[in-house]
Formats: sequence, C-alpha cells, structure tokens
Amino acid sequence: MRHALKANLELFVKRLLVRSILSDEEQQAILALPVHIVELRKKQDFVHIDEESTYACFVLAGLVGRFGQTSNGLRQFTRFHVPGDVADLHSTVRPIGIGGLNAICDTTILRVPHFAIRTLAARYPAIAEAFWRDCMLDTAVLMQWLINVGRRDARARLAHILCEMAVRSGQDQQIVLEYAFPVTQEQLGDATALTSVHVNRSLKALDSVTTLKSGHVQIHDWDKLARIGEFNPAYLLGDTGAQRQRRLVEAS
Amino acid sequence: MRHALKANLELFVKRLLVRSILSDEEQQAILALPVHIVELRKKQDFVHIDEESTYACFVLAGLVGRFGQTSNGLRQFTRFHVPGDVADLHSTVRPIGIGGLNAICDTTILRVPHFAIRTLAARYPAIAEAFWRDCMLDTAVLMQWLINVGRRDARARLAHILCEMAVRSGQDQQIVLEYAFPVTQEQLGDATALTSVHVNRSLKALDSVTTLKSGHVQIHDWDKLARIGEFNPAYLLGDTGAQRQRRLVEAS
DNA sequence: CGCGAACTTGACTGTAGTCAACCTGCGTGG
DNA sequence: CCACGCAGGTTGACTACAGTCAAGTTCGCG
Repeated sequence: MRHALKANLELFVKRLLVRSILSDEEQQAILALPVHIVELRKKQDFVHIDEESTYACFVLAGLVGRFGQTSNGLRQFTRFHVPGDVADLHSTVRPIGIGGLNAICDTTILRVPHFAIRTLAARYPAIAEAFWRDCMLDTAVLMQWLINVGRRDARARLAHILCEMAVRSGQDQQIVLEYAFPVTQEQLGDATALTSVHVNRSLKALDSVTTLKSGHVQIHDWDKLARIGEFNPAYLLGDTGAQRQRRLVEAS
Repeated sequence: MRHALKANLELFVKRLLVRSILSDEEQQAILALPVHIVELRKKQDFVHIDEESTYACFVLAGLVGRFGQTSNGLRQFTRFHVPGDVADLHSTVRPIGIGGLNAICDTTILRVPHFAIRTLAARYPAIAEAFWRDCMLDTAVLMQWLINVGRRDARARLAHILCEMAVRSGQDQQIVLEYAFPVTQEQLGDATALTSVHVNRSLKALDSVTTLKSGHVQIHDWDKLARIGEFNPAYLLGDTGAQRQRRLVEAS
C-alpha cells in the first residue's frame, strides 16, 4: 500500500521552503542526500534513549513519537512527527540527549547519515540556516507541550494537541478538520501526561466538538476546540509566508 | 557592584568551546560582535511573548527565565538562563514563537543584533554549527522539563531542577554543591507547574538533602538528591569533552 | 470463531490546589 | 532609630482533578 510513495526527501524540502529560501542548487543538494529506507512495526522503538545515532530519520509515512522516560520507566512523549518531518534533525549536531524515537503505528522512515547532512550544512550556509530554523520550530512545539502539560487541565491538553496536529497534518500547514492520527488513548496519555482512563473520559467530554475514532480525527467545531485548547497557531505559523528571512549570502 | 564584569561575550565563547571546536579567528569574530548593555530590575519582562525581537540576549549577570503563558495568564517558565547563556540564540533564525524573557532577579544582559549573528554564521560554517548545537542543548534541557512536569511528583520535580542548576551554575559544567539561585518559591512554582504553597511544603520535605534559603542553594547529599530527582546529567554533559565533533571544514 | 488489544465504566483514593490567616525579614521614611 | 509596609514564606483546613484498581465491552485480525 505504501509502495506508491517516492522514497526521497521531496516532502522535507517542501517543508523547509515554507520558512526558508533555498536556491535550486541547494534544493537539489538536499534531495541528493543518501537515504536508506526502513520499515517499522507499530510500537517499535527505533532510536533508543542515550543511544548515539549516526543518522537522522525522515518520516516518509506513518507517525513517530519522540519520548523521554523516568528511571522507573514512565514514558513521556515530547513530540509527534508526521510524514515530511525529520524526527531528529537535531541529532546531526548533538547525537545524544534529546530522547528516543518510537513508531506510533506502522511507519516508514528514511535514514540519512549525519555526516552527509553536516557536510552539506558546512558547504551551503543557507542550508545550515534552514536546518537550524527547522530545529527551532521543533523547539517551539516542545515548549507548547510543556505549557500544555504544566498549565492546562485534561480536556484542554487534548484539545490543544488535536489543534496542533490539525495544522501540522495539512500539506501547507493550513488547518485540516479531518486527519489521520493513529494513536491509542494510552499513547495520547503519554503525550499529555494523563492516564488512558482519563484520556478516555476527557475525550468523551469533547465529543460534541471533535471525535477521535480508530486513528481518525474529525473536528466538528474548530473555533470551540481552539478556544478550549487555548490554541493560537502563531507559534507554528508566525514565520511562514513570503520571503520573511532575507538571504544573507548569494546562492552559490 | 556589577561594574567589575567585563561587558563582552567571553563567557559565551567559553561555553561554546565546551562542545564545539572553534579556531582563534572564529572565537575573535564572535567576541567582536556588537553588544549593547542593558540593566534589568527583578521581575521585569524584557522580551514579550509574540514580540518579534531583532537581537539576542546574552546573560552577563543575574538570572533569566524564559516563559510561555496560557490565555488566562498562567505563566510557565520553560528554562532558566544563567550568566554565560544566550537566552534566545534561537531567535536569530526564528524571531517568534519561543516565548518571552523575564529577569528573575536584578540582571544585566548584552543585546546582540540578529543580523550580526546571522552574518557571522553565514561566513563561518563552524560558528553556524556551534550556534545550532548550543540551541540543541537548550532543547535537551527543555525536554527534561517536560518529563519533569509530566511524570514526576512535586518533590522529584524540585530535586531535578536543583540538580540541573547545580551542573549548569558551575564554571565548567562540573557539579557545584552550593550556588546562587535567586528565585522565589512562586517563581519555582511557575517552573515546576506547582503552586507556591506546594513548593514550600515539598522543599521542606527535602530539607535533609538540600536547602534553598534567600536565593542560595546548599546541597547536603548530592547522591540522594539526584536519586530523588531521577537526575542523570548525561543529557547535559554527554557531548562535552575533547574533540567529539570533528571539524568538517578547515578554519578559514 | 476466538483471542488480545484497545476502549469503557464505576467506585474509591490521593496528590496537589485553593483559600485564608499569620509570620518574618528587609528596606524606606518619619 | 524605630515604625510601618510589603513581599515572600509558612501553616492549616478543606476541595477537586486526575490516578488507581478492577470489571466489563467492543473491535479487528488471524
């Protein structure tokens, strides 16, 4: 079913272009990065915590969760990665310390060697900046998750995450009111720091506004959901659009 | 009292050198960045949320908290920045979306224009990588805060933060058992997602292991504190030490 | 058809929040 | 030099949101 997908980084380049300006040559250089395709089964950890990896993982299809855990094994997802994301681009410059990766559902990734990415960044300053910027978007999302878990009640946490995914699942970061989100309530609990029981109850309390059934989200009332989740897309979208970041160097 | 400090970025360069290799020329180039000194009073917000700043803030003295907040004004600190840190280096490539900055106590910062930083990064690939890496350390800490708030009880949250600051307050990232941490219990609550009342009680429960009195931390039993806070310094220190990241380009 | 994973529901518990009163120490001004 | 004011810290009584435990139910898949 998944064999129709082009096993290359096209979607990643497209994502970068939302926030950064890259010349044709630079785009081609990224697309020419060596990749190695890997299929993963659901619930499979494929980058372990404290493991020092030598490649970054581009998500081609499926859903990936980044996570950390406490010493007694409690897991906390810190980020969901949809197709088009590189789940651990940061590991290129810092191969440890930002958690493990888990395939939430059956997932296909492309492995890209760190060495190749670093070489590219060193050769093309605009690419280095684009990668750096992409990592900072990631950090902005992470920060929202901290606010979510620290400062909102169960219903609002779920609403916020569902809003975030509604923006990030869309092709050009526009809001989509219906999207695939193949998580179990248990996994959602690990993302929101709630138990699966409480996720279940809180989701029920939201069912006039949105429903999550067998990995599929339907949002019936976006405004209300955004209000409940106190969702303001500025942190995701604030730097998108035309030519925000002028180039500092000529395309080489 | 503070006039003895050299108002330059020396401490920042020193921090970078812990994890990145920079030639003399590159180090000098960073030190030559234009700076503008600013004094702040305690509890003063100096970068507002959603404000698009045009400079990054180097912390020369004092303590800075990065924060986000919910629409009803609940504040969540997402990071503390000690002298030597650039509190918002990330804003160089993404000027919005990663929160506001607040001077926890009376603080001195140096403002460094984004434009100058970007120009430097474009000219020296090794500097770009060092800046990128520095931001990723920042993200690693942020991720630990999410785990902290999501998965640990009050006492463990406080213990973990006190351990983190014990490492980050030291000159060369070694653990110091006594350090300045001029926060109120209210502010600590905003960092750990607890109320000041509960911070007070939980701190009391820790007082055989550590004490925090008038902005000064004393750790009496490091091993016990680290055990309570489930603190493993790997995420802070895992990439330090000799020549971990080989240079990819010759020093120019 | 049968098994297991995921979901659902109910009853009870517990950690942290809320509210409110009071204490303490420090800086300012009379 | 003392008195006042106020920010920050401390304590107690009560509340509530979410966790725990346990018993079903539903659904998808082999």
